[in-house]
Amino acid sequence: MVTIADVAAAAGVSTSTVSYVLSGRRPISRETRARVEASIASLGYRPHAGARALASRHTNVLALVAPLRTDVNVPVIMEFVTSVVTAARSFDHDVLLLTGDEGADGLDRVAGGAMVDALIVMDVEADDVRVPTLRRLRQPSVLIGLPGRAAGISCVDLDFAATGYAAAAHLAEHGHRSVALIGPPPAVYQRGTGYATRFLAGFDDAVEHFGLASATHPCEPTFDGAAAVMRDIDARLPAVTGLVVHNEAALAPVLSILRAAGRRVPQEVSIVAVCPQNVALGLPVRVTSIDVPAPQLGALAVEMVMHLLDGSHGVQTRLLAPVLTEGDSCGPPPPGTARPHTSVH
Amino acid sequence: MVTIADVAAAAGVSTSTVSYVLSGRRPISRETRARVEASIASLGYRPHAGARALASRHTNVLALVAPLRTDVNVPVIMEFVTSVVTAARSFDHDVLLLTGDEGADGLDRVAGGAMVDALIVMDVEADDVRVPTLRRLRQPSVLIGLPGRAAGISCVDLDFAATGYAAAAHLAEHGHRSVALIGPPPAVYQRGTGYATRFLAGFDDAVEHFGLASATHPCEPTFDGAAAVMRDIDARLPAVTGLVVHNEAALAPVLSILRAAGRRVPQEVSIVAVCPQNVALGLPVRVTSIDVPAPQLGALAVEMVMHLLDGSHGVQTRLLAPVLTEGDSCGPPPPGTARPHTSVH
DNA sequence: CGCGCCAGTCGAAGCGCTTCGACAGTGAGG
DNA sequence: CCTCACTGTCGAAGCGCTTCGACTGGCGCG
Repeated sequence: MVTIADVAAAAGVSTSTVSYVLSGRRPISRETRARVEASIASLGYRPHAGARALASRHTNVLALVAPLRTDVNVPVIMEFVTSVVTAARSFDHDVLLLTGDEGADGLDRVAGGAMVDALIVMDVEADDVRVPTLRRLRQPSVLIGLPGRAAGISCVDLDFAATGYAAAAHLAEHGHRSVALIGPPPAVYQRGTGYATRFLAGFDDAVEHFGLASATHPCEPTFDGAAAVMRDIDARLPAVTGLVVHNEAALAPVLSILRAAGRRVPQEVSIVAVCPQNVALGLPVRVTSIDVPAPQLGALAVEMVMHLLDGSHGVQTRLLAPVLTEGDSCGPPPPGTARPHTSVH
Repeated sequence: MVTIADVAAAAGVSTSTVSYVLSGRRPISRETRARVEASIASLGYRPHAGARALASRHTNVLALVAPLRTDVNVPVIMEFVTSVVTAARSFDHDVLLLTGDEGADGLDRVAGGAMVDALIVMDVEADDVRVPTLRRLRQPSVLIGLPGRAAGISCVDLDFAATGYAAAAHLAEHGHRSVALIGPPPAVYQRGTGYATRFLAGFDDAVEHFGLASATHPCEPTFDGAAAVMRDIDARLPAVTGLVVHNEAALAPVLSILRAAGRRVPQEVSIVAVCPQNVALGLPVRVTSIDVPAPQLGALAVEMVMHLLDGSHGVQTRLLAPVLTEGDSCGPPPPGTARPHTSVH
């Protein structure tokens, strides 16, 4: 292995000089720098990460805890992971990937062992057991998601309450009076995953504000699950003309079920989806959707963690405002079902 | 930070004794071991990973290079990643995640810097530029996939040639005489990704062996792409009664296109898919499919890399035999189109 | 002319761990 | 009884790097 001593010898300087060339922490003359850099290149020198971590007390590695369950939407997770890794690299950091089911012990392990400088944790539950652990670690962390008690930890997420509100409001503004929410799988609610309940709360706010009739249905991420939910909705809210789909996996099945039943979108049923843009684009209908900006969120999490590391910012929570992209899946309700909502209240 | 010296002092032994308790590399008496373990627990000691890596010359970290393009099927990748991380943990290793677009430099960086003990590389192309780099690294590596020149590097993959053969053969054995292959996106072929061409070769072998008429169509992973391919197939091979779908993203669209056209599965069209079981289960039809056993492949890659590390095995290539699971999407072709294949040749 | 400063470099002291060689004590084998 | 092997422990030498303090010249300034 080529060490810093080899480089120093080849360049005719001391090891500390090589180190300062590398880190830029002290002035080095033009010629010396050039000679050192030439030796580095010709020897193919790479600093030993462990030695560096030992001496400098930081690793340039971030831990990313990603959920690996199947009831969360896998492509969305992958987008988060990708954006975090990419953003981390742009800050000269690498990413150590942990699965969610390592739990709090996993965090203790990698943080306690000084394997990482900071942590980013996805799929945070309302009362997440990992939060107290994170709070006690020497390393800073950023959550993607919003736990119940977030005090002392930075968080970043889409503003799901505003998103739920916006989705229902969009239908209301088109004149719909009966709307249904097709939500994430029951397990997501049971786990107390914050985004689902926050979305629901926002949705309910809008329903109340606009005086709508509504129904709410968790939905398994399978074709059969979507079919069952559609039957439920028709049973409980037969007059439904607007659907809010907050479940990526259910979106395609819902569309094909509607088509199979001869219910045209948007003439008979309008749809607002909450999903990443690329999911919306993969569908047979250009769906009006509110983006889940996974890439931005991932990059933002990394930025925040970097600021925490360099001390330029303290702990903060950032919720991104929803952005609705109009497609072809929303229109006025069919005649006879709609009353202009200005006539209500 | 609690160091090994603190533990040693608390237990009244030397640091080397603590180290030997931890590593088990030398016999330690029952009582000493107990005292040391008690000190470790009460102080909450965690060995410093960097220091350990420096002294022991290994990190207990694996690099995993995953593709982050969108033309490969994202859920499948996620399955690989998950299984690799889980398997690595079962061997007391962590996983450093790199994106495919770090290229050969990324490998050099993490390996040269001694951040990892070994590498697992996914999404290998036929003439992958990273292979020469991997060959020259100090650390062993395992490829998931099969490059053109694999000599000197371990590989693990599904036997895609046998898979292509089996898919076409299954249709032939049901009496189909005209079959079409709906393959991965054109970009996958252009990139020279081995699995696509190996699958195709196996498919063609079966076509020839059974004397079938066939058509082959790369397919974009979108609804529109699938629709275009279906039109193409009907134009070029109007008598088609059997479809082999080697493209997870196209599967659902193909099914709904057939349904929309009133072509029943399997009465008028039979389908054999190549996809992970969980994708097959998410569809409205129980599709006859050949599993892409991502979890097994990932775990196997980790096992192989561990054997490479402990020297118990050398370089080897392992191709998993395809396993076909019967569903409800294959039957005999409609009367009039089929002739018993024994009458041919 | 003498002082202080700054740019530029070096030497050495760790960072926390593993591992080698040494050594004391014990029991078995000749 | 002496040797030998083995068990159990210790001390010290690194592993490769960063960083602190110190040193050397040269320069500007009073």
